[in-house]
Amino acid sequence: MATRLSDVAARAGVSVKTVSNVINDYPHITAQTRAKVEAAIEALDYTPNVSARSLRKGRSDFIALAIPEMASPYFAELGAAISRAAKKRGITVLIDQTEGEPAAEKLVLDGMRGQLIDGIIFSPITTAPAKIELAANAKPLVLLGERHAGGTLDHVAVDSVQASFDATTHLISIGRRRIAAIGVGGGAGTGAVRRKGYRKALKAAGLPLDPALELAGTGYHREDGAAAMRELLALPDRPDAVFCFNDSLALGALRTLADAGLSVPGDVAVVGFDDIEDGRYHSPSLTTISADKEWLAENAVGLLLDRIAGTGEVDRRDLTVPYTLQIRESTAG
Amino acid sequence: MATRLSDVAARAGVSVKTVSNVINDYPHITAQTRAKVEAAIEALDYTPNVSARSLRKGRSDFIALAIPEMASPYFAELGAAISRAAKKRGITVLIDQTEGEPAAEKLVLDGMRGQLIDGIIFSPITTAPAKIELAANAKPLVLLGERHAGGTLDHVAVDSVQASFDATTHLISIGRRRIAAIGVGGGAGTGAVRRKGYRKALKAAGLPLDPALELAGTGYHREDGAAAMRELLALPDRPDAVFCFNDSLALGALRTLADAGLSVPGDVAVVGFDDIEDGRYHSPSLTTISADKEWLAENAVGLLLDRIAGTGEVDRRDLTVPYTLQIRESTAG
DNA sequence: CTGAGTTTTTACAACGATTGACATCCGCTG
DNA sequence: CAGCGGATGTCAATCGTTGTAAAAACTCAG
Repeated sequence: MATRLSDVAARAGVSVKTVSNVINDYPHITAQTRAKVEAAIEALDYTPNVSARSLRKGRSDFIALAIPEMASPYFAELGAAISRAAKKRGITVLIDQTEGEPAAEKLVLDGMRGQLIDGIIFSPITTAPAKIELAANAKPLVLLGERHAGGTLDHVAVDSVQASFDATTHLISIGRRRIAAIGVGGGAGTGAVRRKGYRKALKAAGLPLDPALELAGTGYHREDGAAAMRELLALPDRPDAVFCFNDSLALGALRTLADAGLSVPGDVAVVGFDDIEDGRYHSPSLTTISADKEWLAENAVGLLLDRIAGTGEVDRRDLTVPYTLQIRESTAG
Repeated sequence: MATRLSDVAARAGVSVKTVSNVINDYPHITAQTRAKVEAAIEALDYTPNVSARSLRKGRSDFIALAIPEMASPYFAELGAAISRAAKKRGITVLIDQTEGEPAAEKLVLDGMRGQLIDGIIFSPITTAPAKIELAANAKPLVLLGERHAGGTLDHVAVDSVQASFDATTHLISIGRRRIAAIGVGGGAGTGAVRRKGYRKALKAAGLPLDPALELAGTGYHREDGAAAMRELLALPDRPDAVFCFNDSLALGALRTLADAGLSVPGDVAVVGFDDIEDGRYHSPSLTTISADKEWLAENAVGLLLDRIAGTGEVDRRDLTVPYTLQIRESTAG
């Protein structure tokens, strides 16, 4: 059933070694031999046995992408982009849903998948930076998402502070004064970094910081955004704008606003972060920070492959994804 | 760097094979030996090498899920569900984006991934049923999506005809008379099957079938739905309801309706198909056919694993996913 | 204390591809 | 014609794990 290298060799009338040479682009091969071999490969529909090759070579051309959940739009789009970027280079991506569980993240980091994986692109939620550093000794690893101070790992991310600053400043520039933030979090994660940019923008504009306007929430889903928005509407003095730390939150918030019969951006302007497809087609369409996902994917994969191929001498690299503020209906009526 | 079976054996003071036996739950092992070995495994942090195991056993505990694109919400949710279902059984899912390209689909079907994969769950777009049948000789394969007449493969799908009938009938029951359909297609795919249910419902209600109300469109994305809706609105006699063959189309249509200043469901009622998350949080929320994705995932994985484990004697099975019609704001103002 | 019967453990050979050291065989050049 | 470089072939070893079959260790009856 499975065709082996030796089958190909037999059909082409050459030795196994020669076939292997052809496949691995060994330099000294006549065009004629190569043609014969390739014809045989074609005819027999031969595919090298990945297990055997990987066992022998110590490389599988598989990489893992560890994300919290693939059903959430941002990660789905990211996963798709990374898959594509990898496929272009002959690499297969294995997607791992950690669901934000520490156990799952740990599993990914430890010898994960029994040495099958050549490297990992990791978008962590729970795992502490220190732990990640540790695990990275085993496999090449590229980190996505917020920058971890003092890290030694390759890293690709948007400048979230600056982007959040821009988003908030945009709201200020259209005349808003009571600007809320949804998705605020502690530690060094997304929620903290984006808050930093948000606060900076308020300060720069001389606006007061009202703690009641900084909403945490349990997650980054629509329902969390919807719930947070309800809280905001219940305030005695409700905000005239909201900066949501991702688009899903923003879409949830928009839903609550619609239910409340408030107009967007008339009564409340809304800005998101990520530029997921849903936001573009939503009514009103969502103003958001749009990072170049293709760029991100290309570079994350590139970085990882360099690291896999490399001798380990290369310095740590830290790439910043270009972004733009997409102004749409939710702030520009 | 990589700890091997032999390292564990050395540390535990037993033979390599004994360690292997412990790992594979071979029956005859003293509790004492087992404990020793397990301690060593623990101490050395050993993980079996997947490649070697797969090479030897001919099984990898990897399966592939081939879908058109993982960034589209339905498939993202499906992928997540299947991943989860597989993980529960100790299986890893490799997701393959075919992007609807025949070449990619073919690649998936042929010896794909060099024998690494134990089986495939396939949600085809372009590949003709006959071709799939052919390829299935190589690897166990479970088909998702519309039923292919006379197939011999295991198959899991919603009864699309019945579901479409229900969706359309619902629109009729709320008093609509000019009901359009978006996403109509030829052949035996989704677009054709759902149209069948749609037409059946019209006929059952004694409503005329107006070809101008059956819109094809290039794809199943929001933009396609939006474009189709624009066409419908340009008609001299516009419809008072639309049945979209998936939720993305429906969300696109809703966008167009909002832009046109029409009320939903007041002027036009809208029904979708798939029950993706976006639809639930959209404003108005989307009435849709909700198939049980967890059920689908569990059963697709179960079927495939049976087939992989089995002797091949089992009869072909054809499962129908339970669904409900979720009535929401887009039809019930 | 022996031999049969049973349990527990081990030695060895695969699985398929790759690689390295060498041995050939070819046509050419000097 | 010696000698050289290019192109293939031979052979064996290796990657880490597991199936087969047989050896070793134990149990118990007699």
